Amino acid sequence: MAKPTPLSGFPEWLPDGRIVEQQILDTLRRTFELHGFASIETRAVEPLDQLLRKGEIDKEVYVLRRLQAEEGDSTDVGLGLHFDLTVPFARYVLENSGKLQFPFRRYQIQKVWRGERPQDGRFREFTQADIDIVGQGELAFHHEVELPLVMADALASLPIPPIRIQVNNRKLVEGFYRGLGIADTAAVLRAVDKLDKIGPRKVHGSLTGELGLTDAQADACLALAEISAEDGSFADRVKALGSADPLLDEGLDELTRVVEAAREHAPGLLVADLRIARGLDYYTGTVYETQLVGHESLGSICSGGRYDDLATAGNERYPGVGMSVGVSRLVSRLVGQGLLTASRSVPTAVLVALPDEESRATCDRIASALRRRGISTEVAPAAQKYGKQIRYAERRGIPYVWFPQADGGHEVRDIRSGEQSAADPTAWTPPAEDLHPTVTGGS
RNA sequence: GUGACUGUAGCUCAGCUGGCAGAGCGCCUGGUUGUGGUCCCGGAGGUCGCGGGUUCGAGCCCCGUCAGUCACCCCA
Repeated sequence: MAKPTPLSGFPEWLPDGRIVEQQILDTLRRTFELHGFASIETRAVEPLDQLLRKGEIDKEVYVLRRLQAEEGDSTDVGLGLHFDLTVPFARYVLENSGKLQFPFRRYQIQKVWRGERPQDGRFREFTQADIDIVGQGELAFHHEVELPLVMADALASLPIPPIRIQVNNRKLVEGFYRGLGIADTAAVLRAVDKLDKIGPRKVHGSLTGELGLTDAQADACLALAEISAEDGSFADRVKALGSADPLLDEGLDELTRVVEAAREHAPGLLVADLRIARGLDYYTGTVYETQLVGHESLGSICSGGRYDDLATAGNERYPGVGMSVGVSRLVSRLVGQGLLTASRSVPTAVLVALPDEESRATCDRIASALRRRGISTEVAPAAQKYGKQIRYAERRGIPYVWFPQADGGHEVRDIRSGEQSAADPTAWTPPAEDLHPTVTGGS
């Protein structure tokens, strides 16, 4: 077989990168569980009509089809790989509503697929870590405050740069636009969302151009987008812009409550930013985006929001709020820039050196004795010169090499310091920090 | 899906007006009878992304194609 070429957008880490990723996943999982979220996993595919409920993503959904599917074969038509974990979760809730207890708190860590053109931090296959809370009929507002705080807790447990969560509210923005007499609020939202990229002049141009707003309307939209605050002070500034609508008042009230409550729990973490939009159109209230401080160009690493109508069947409504961490995006940046490194590329803590092939059984017994006490151990693959065997360990970052002695004794060497001393395989234990690979930040 | 740029050794790259395919790092051997990292000697490794064309001759020029990177779109 010819040498395969890498497929961009389908990231595969080397073992040390995977150690970093797994440690991140472990930490997220631990924190989510600490907050009482239960784990679920959903199938990789959903019916297309389910997947396409979130709007302009039809071009990005991968469809499932048998290679030799015959015409008229309906067994696998209409299935697509899931695009995120929120839509499958909504379907899961409806399907199992009789067996779940509400409000239902779940976390879900899985791969998702999007037919995008890959770029730095943007993939066609990537891992998301979601938390969501759904209620039956109603979902108390305080969960919209709780959720970003859980996420902040989870992300703060990782050895990564600080984060900043930006919050906005769909009701606020839509109410504001409506109060101005703007009909196509979604399109205006998308245009305003480009503010950071193309600047106010061009946004103003596209608002008054394609979207047909008046100068005054466009000015008001831009003025709204410029507003950001770490406390409730934004409300007066919004009101000063002159728009009025009941939905606007509702949104202002909600956003104020989120920001003020978060400020109390974690000052400086959360900021009201009235320009963030969120493309997914199922959000109906609070929306979140998260920046890694110093890596703003990476885009949001954790987003979500409130959705009232996603899981709805007949009279049954299950409003929810959720956030999703882009684990692959995070890992690719932090590993790629050397900001997170694993202390070694294998779990092995001890390599048992092999004096000669005849001693393999003896060495296996030594390894077993160490493993029985939870010490990850491997025996050298070949009875090479000890220099080679030490190098085998060194290349992999294995900190200790164990030397069986001819007289039946044992010595263990810390190959980082070169210190070597007598040891008993049934009693010797490495320092706790050497027991497993560690992930450290900074470089 | 649109556009720009880039494909030479495992990695980072050099390769002049078209004339024998190179360096550094990494990897392997050895430096006397098994304890690494430094140093020294030696060595392996390339259908120059792929296909076609022009030419006496193509890594270099032309066309196509595939892949990658970036931007747009959208988004974790």
